[in-house]
Amino acid sequence: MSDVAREAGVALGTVSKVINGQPVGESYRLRVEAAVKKLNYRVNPSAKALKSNRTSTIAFIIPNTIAPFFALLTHYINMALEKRGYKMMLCFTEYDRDREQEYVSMVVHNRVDGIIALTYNPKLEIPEGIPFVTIDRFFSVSVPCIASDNFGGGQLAAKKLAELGCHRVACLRSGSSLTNEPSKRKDGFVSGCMEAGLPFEVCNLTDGAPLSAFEVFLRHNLFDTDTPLDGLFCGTDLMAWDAIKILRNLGLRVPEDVQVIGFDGIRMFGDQDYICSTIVQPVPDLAETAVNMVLSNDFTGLPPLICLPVRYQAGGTTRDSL
Amino acid sequence: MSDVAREAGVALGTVSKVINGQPVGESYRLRVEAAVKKLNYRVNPSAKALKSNRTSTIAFIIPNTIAPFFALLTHYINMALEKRGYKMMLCFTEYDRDREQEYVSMVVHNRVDGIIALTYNPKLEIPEGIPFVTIDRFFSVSVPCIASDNFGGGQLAAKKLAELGCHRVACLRSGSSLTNEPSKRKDGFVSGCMEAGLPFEVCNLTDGAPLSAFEVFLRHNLFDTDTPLDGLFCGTDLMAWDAIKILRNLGLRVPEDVQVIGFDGIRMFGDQDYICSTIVQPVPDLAETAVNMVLSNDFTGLPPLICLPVRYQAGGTTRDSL
DNA sequence: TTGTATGCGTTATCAG
DNA sequence: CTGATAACGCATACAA
Repeated sequence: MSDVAREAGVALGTVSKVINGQPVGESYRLRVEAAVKKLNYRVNPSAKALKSNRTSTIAFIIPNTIAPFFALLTHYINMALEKRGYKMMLCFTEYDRDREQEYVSMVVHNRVDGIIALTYNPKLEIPEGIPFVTIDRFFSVSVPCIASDNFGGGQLAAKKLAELGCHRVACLRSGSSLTNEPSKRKDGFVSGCMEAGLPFEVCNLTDGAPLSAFEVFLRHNLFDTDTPLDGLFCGTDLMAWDAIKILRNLGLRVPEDVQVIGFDGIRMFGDQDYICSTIVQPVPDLAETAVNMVLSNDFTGLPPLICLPVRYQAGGTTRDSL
Repeated sequence: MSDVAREAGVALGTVSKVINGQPVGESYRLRVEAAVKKLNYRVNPSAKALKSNRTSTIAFIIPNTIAPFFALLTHYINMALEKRGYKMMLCFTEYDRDREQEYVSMVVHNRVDGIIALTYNPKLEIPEGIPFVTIDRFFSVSVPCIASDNFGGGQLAAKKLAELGCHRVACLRSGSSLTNEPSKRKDGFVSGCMEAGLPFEVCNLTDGAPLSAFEVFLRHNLFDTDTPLDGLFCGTDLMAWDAIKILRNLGLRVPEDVQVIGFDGIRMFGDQDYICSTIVQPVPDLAETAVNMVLSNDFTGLPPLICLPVRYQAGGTTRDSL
């Protein structure tokens, strides 16, 4: 930096001001900019961070990057951060509640400028004094949460199944032990069914329950009843995938006998065919919003919960129409 | 840090030594460690980086994290780095050659301690004086490349198809314009077919060619010939997926009429069923090896190319046996 | 072996 | 609006 100052024939402080966009005499600015270019000078991020106490880094805490939804989210969050001149510090928790907590205090010590987290520990201690936004988990009004419109998505799924001619449907979900935002998918579905006058069942699996419990439920509601199920709404695309496998094993055709709608909007190879008919989460918007919020100048003025609109996407596991 | 020194009743330098594991009087060490714990002290990474000129950060340059293979790689590289106390700086190129080049110089200016890159620009300028390892792309003997045993994988696929009773097979691939490591998959396949005495065809698509070119090739070799193809080896699982769709559209059954083997080892939802029978890349090993190499103390002593063993995985698009 | 003093590259303060 | 200077937290050469 002093080289630049010497080259430009100005003082060190002037160079600093030019670099940080502070007002400075036009002629000085031009000379400094020329010198910067000539010497190919770049600020040293470590020195800047040391002095300013801002690292231009946001921590992103997430179980992994293997699950397609997480992979998508990671991608768009990194893009959104990069666009704004920020770096991302990736923290994989592997769904381990202790690791989630450790990472939170670790990144605080690492002086990150903010934290975006998608976690599973309901008792997570949220640090004060650092922008912290969550995805899909509501902690308190002082911790902004950004999520898809899970309730609306559930409603939409019910409405679609009704439109597509279903007479009796069911909602399959798991992870009921945690009351997080995605739990609302079921609530929305129930609401939607009632609105549409569509008879429905709900099958709730607690965490870690075997898949075979689904099969028992399905078998019962498909064969031991007068009005067998002809529509299924699953809490995630993964669950829909499992359900479809079970249905086919039971000799039923999808979507001819039973129509299935999932949730998330996962695609083959990340960007090819949708895996099933589904409610698509607006991942790019989710990411953009989370980044905007964590970088907000007025962090305390932020709304506690933001829900982003979802959309229905046909994916071969529902009929084309009627 | 000076607080710690005061608390422990030692000098600043002593604290620094304890923290960095340098030899120090036992009693001093204990007192410092106690003080560190008591005050919950952590070193300031920026200050350390500024002074030592090492950021404990490795740049990982990759097109995106949406494609499952990249998502896996990102996951395991981050895990391997974290295990060693390093952070990862994620750089998404979106397959853009200019962005690849920009990122390289950007991260150099950012003082990262090393670079791991999976790129598509054959003329990429590799900076000197910073550990740089590539994945799947060989540039020169001074730039270590780590890859799967692509040739061996191709051979293995040929051998499997022969074992499984195929009489005439084909290799489908694209991206022939770039001679990178994955190109060897075809070479290995050809070699394997010759070894096994298995008649074969090769269908090479240049970048950006439409999928319909595959269909033309398949149609010709399935219907306009006395000995129709009954086995396919595709350069990637994605291509295998496309080929399978084409085959089914043509009224053929997989694997009864035509058996298909892909390459990569992609699974549904990242960790569920394999999408097709495939040659699985050892992604965790790839990541571990790349990290070991980029962090190697003796970077110049490294081998120019390391190939890691692959394995065959049945995935429903080949027969069970015979 | 331990303690002290200096400087890493920036930013910010304050007097010109 | 400019330019000199101190301080950020740490590592290290050097003196004790």
